[in-house]
Amino acid sequence: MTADAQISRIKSGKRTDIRRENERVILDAAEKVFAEAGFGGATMQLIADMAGLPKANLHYYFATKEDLYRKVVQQIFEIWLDAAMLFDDAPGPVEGIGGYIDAKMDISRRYPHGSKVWASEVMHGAPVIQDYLETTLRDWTEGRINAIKRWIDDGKMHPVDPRHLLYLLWATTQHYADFGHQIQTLNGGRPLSDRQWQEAKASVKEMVLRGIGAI
Amino acid sequence: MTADAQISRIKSGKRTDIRRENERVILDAAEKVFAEAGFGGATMQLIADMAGLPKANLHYYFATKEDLYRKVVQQIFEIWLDAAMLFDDAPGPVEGIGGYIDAKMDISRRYPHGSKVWASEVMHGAPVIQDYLETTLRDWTEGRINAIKRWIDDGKMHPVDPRHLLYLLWATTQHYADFGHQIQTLNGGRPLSDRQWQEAKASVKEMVLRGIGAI
DNA sequence: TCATTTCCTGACCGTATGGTCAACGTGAAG
DNA sequence: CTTCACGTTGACCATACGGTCAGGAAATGA
Repeated sequence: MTADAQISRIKSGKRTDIRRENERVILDAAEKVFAEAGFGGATMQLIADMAGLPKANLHYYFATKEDLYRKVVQQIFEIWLDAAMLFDDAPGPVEGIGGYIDAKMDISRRYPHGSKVWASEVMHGAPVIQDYLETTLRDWTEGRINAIKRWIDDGKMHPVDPRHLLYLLWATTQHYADFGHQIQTLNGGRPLSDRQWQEAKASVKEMVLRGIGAI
Repeated sequence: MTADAQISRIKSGKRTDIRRENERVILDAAEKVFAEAGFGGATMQLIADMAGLPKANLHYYFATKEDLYRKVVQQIFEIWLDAAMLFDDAPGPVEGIGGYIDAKMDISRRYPHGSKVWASEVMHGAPVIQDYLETTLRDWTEGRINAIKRWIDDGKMHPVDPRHLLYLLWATTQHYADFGHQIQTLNGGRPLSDRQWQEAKASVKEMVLRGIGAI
């Protein structure tokens, strides 16, 4: 039974399970609050309430507000970088860039809070993840630029500036998360439906792939 | 002489001049601080220091922090909407959309703080400008959608979804302001030069206009 | 059962914040 | 000179915030 299984899991839960579970609950709550209020507007009390825990318990797992925030941003960055995989093994821009657009649009829909926290962090000058920008992101970007250059040399797309293509991809795909509220308002106040998300992905892919001469 | 003219202007300045000048200084400082720290992270003391005025003086001109913030957002929104003019009298997408891209990219470069405040406001659910989204922005959007539809009907561009085209335009052009720090980091830590801004505008215009079949 | 580690939390503290206010300065009009 | 509206500001206040801590509860191993 589910109930029995839950009770059993709770009763036999290892210490690490309690820790892991609480950290997860806190991180989820923090992601939402940081996204909705910004770092400065978020309060530990708000996060605690959303997590259903006393405020003091948050400080047991995360020393400071900054520490909690840093973990939230790191978590997002990893999800965000995973979409890079699709770029690497692709034979051409249609699969590589088309797949990347699909993946990033899916992430925007699935993790809108995370995307907003990331955007907010970068907009404020990346005070806590500057090192990530200068190392991981820079390396990732260089790799992708080389892939695009190869496609250009192979005649698989027009010779566009890879850097500005990447910016356009990042901007557009994340726009559906970061400016989701504006899109929703212009959509009659209702969130995009499954069908509308499919249309959005198709539209973006079509415009971009034609824009770089890949179709 | 300039000095004499200044002294004269100060000595003969009307009360309204003092008010206007101080409001301008405060609004400029507020725009910068709100952009860099977010609404929650910004403090009246910080804004006062940046404006070179005592904190109590700010409350003489702006009743509350929210009031000051609202004025900053309104100011940005008006600049932002002015770029719409270019859309209207254009004979086709090359002039209309191309000119719009140029204008929005210039705004991103000239008013990066304003763009960030706007982005932050929308990301947090537009708590103070929801009415603008539902009235002015919605009307503006409908008008532009009709213009694009006309161009499509006239065979001047491919039949793309006008809504997603607008989102792509907004996202990409504002990205150069909102994510300017990230772009700067990926540019070796230096801001884009005049030449690089020209290249950026050209790249974006080329990809978008080709993407919609206008060139 | 007992000892030990981990987990939990109400109460508390120093600080910083948004906002107020009374007193003062200033310059134009009568 | 006097008046008076406008502009200025140091000092102050109530609140809310991030963070601490002592002491207790609960889980684990011997």
